[in-house]
Amino acid sequence: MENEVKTASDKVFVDIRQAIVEGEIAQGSKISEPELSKKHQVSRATLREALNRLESCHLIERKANVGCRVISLTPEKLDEIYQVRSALEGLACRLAATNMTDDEINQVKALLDEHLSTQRVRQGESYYQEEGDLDFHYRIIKGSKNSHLINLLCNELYQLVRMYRVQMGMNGPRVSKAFDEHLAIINAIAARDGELAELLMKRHIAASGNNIERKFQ
Amino acid sequence: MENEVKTASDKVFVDIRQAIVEGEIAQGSKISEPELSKKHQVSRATLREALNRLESCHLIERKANVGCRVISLTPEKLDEIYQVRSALEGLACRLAATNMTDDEINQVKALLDEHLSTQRVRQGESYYQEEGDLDFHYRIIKGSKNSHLINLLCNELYQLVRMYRVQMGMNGPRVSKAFDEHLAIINAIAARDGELAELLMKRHIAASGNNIERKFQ
DNA sequence: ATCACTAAAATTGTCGACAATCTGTTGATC
DNA sequence: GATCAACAGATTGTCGACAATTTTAGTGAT
Repeated sequence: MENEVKTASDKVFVDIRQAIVEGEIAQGSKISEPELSKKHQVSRATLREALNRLESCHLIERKANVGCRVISLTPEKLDEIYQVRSALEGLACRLAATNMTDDEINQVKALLDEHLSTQRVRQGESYYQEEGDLDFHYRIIKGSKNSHLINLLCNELYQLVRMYRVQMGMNGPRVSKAFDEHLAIINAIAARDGELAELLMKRHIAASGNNIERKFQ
Repeated sequence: MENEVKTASDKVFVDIRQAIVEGEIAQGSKISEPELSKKHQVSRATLREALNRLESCHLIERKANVGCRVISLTPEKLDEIYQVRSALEGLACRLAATNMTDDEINQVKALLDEHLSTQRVRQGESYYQEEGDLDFHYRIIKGSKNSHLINLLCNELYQLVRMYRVQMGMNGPRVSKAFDEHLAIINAIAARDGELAELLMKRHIAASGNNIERKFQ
């Protein structure tokens, strides 16, 4: 349990990040430094430190002498992000097929087994699937053993992807389908077939992206 | 000519970034906030603003309550970065084959013609090749029309790649070979063959990475 | 000589205030 | 009535000082 929240700006960063991802702070809305610093009981300097990190996560945009805005969710941006995510997680998957230990692979398989039983109980519960899905992707990404890639995906892109999934509302019949895709991916990795694993992951992410895009009508 | 240096921290950011990339501030060295803020004639708050952006570029690393260090250049990290770069620029290249206009493609061709004539004059001059190479890659990346990808490559990864190239010393016989590879890539794009363009770009970047890796002995 | 503990120095994190810039409104001119 | 200029208000950028933490130096005991 690595709780990396050591400083005050860390806590504010995590809090605001969640507020943005969950939609508590509306997409596209302006961010007032005086207001937020008062709300979170910190000085503007501390708040600005947190805002800088939010910008690194691509959750807010900044203009000099003007201020910050929460990003707006659009189908076009979703497409752009998922193109990038597909390329990067595809790479991660291919690397994982080489670099994951047998132990790590078995742990992911066990994780999927657990998801299967949990899923049966909570069929429509999208939150569990959300967490489970992310846990799966996390492990594959970590399995690539490429720390630069891990940082890029887990720290800089992850929350942005999550924002689309949360605010566009992930649920419905894709849950069980996604599970099967996860299974196929970890099997390819277990077979040390990096090329196939990469292909399956790219397809899996493309399907997920299309699923979200449909929510825009 | 978009000079995005509007604020004081912008200028400090650009200055320090160059100092790090060029090796004026040694890799792995500790960064003293009081020292640097005095050197650049700004307050620590302004300096810290710049340091935050340097961290976003992956040029420095930060530990809470300890401070910043310039990153260290290692063969392992080089490998990691080039794996990521290959995937992303490969994607950019594939997208460019679809999204670049005929005009833009012709401009890149003209750029390569210009490089050819300049290169004949200054055969061993690595700096020109350096700039020319980057200009080429820039244009392909922009040609992808994927703003998220563009930002990732041009703003967050670019200076880090440059740091390796500059400090490990790029030169030698790869210059003319790289030119031929550029030509093949733009031709594939002109033929609207995204698949081939992606393959060629990935191969081109892998070759470039191996070339740098050789410098580590 | 080595280690543990303490104290002091230095560095980072945080704060409140001031300066520079932008935004929106009012009013004058055409 | 429209355009533009000046003004007022608010917001962001920057500064110097204080608080919290880490690092270093020093002291003493084993």
